[in-house]
Amino acid sequence: MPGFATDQLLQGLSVDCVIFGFHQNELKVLLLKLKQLDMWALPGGFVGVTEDVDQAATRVLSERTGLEDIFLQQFFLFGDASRHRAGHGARLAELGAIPAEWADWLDRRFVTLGYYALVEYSRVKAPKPDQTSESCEWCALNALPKLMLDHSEILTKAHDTLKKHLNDQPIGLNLLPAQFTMPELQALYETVLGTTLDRRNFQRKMLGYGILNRTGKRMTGAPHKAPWLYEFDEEKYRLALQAGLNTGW
Amino acid sequence: MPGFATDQLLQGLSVDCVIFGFHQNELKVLLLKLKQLDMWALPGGFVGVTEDVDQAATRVLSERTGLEDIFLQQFFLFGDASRHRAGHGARLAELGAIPAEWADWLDRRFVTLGYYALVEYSRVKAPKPDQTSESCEWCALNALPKLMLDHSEILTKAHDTLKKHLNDQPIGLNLLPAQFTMPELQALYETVLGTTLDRRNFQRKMLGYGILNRTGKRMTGAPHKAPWLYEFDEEKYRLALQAGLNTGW
DNA sequence: ACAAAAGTGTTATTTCTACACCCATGC
DNA sequence: GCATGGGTGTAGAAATAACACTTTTGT
Repeated sequence: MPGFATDQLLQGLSVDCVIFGFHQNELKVLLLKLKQLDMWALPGGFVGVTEDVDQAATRVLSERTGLEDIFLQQFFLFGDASRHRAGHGARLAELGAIPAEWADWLDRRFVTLGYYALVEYSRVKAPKPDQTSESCEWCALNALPKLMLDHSEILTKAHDTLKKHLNDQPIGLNLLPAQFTMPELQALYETVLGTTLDRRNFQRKMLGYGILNRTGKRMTGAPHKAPWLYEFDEEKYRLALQAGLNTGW
Repeated sequence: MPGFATDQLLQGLSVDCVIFGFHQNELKVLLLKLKQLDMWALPGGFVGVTEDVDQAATRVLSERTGLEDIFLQQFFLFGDASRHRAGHGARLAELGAIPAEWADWLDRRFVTLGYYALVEYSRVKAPKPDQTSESCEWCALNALPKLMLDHSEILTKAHDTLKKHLNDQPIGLNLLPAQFTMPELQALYETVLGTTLDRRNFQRKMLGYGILNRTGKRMTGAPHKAPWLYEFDEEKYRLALQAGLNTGW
């Protein structure tokens, strides 16, 4: 991390990451609890002067989750002039979260680039808070706490984008364990979309994409027929990400 | 326009507009010919300190084309650290296009937000060059001149995005005259997509979206049956833009 | 034995695709 | 009258939606 030496950072530009995880049939987002404030924030950061913006987002993701090589994609630049952190820097300085000389820098106008990431819930052992926050936790999407600034809007837009992308992109790699059952994959889709889907039609459609391999193993332990375990064919998965699934025209 | 007083602009952030027009069955883009350089550029600009980023893009569009209320949409932030205008400011200063004191400001690293716009070709009477360029012209997409920096990449990405958006968004309003024939609309689609489409199936599909009104008038003058004139139902068009056309899941 | 949940298959419906035929207009 | 290109309809194929029966497993 380039640290917090403001002269080593691009001014007025931040990145904020909406990090989605999937656990117990719920879509969750990784949020930071701000120090001594009853408010939460998306994990975010600034961009080093010699750092690609994508790199900065990757770094933020890795700092909070410890994960590398994760699906991460920019989805929108929030650039309204009204977007500023009036008093936020000063407040953080008061709380001792940052040195006083950073307060001014932080209080200027910022535009922020939103990224969304899909990560496997169980691989994130102990999410780490940053210096301005006291904890970093998974929050269920349907029971979100109060978020700072326009972070609710960013989060909503990330979710909307994800739903839209589901129409021509596969989802699941990095969000599910390496091996998973068809019902689990379906539950993921249903959760993201907020609907229910027909079991059999879902399976047919999904297999039709040709990005799944049946491992030959089954998931045992439940009092019913053991479902097959699948895994993604990563090569084909990546191709599908690029080319899109439903060609449309 | 906030002018070019660098202290009134956000540092390190620019907007570049890919302005598409449609004329003689060709997709065209509005480009600027740089002064005394055999190179072209996308119309772009900087963001005033109290200006929304969207506003800045709208302003650039309006400055070059004179048009207001046009479909304009951000599609990507180009944020690689390697994106800088090394020597570009100095060169412009030498040419007298800008005052010397701006050269340094311009030569720093910039990230640029790409917008694409769809405008009606015939409504742009005399596109106006900015102060660093000697002319502003429509260029056919399949015969592009050499572009400055990564502007080719930006343009390509804009076109790709447009093609993708065609799968769930209508297109045509602001790109065609207020009244147009079905074959004209089809030609637009074919041009954007770079394919040919079946006349009858296209018509059925398009009418199925329910965003067109048949005016009752016909387009006469050609040596064949006169085609109907249609216009967009703007209300429904806008709804379709928001909700998407092919629901997918 | 039973409940729960997965596997698989079938049919009806809708949508998409690929065509063919007729109609108006200017030369 | 004829070439050009638009208007409309229709049969076959394909994709989607709706639904039923069988199988496996833990209790």
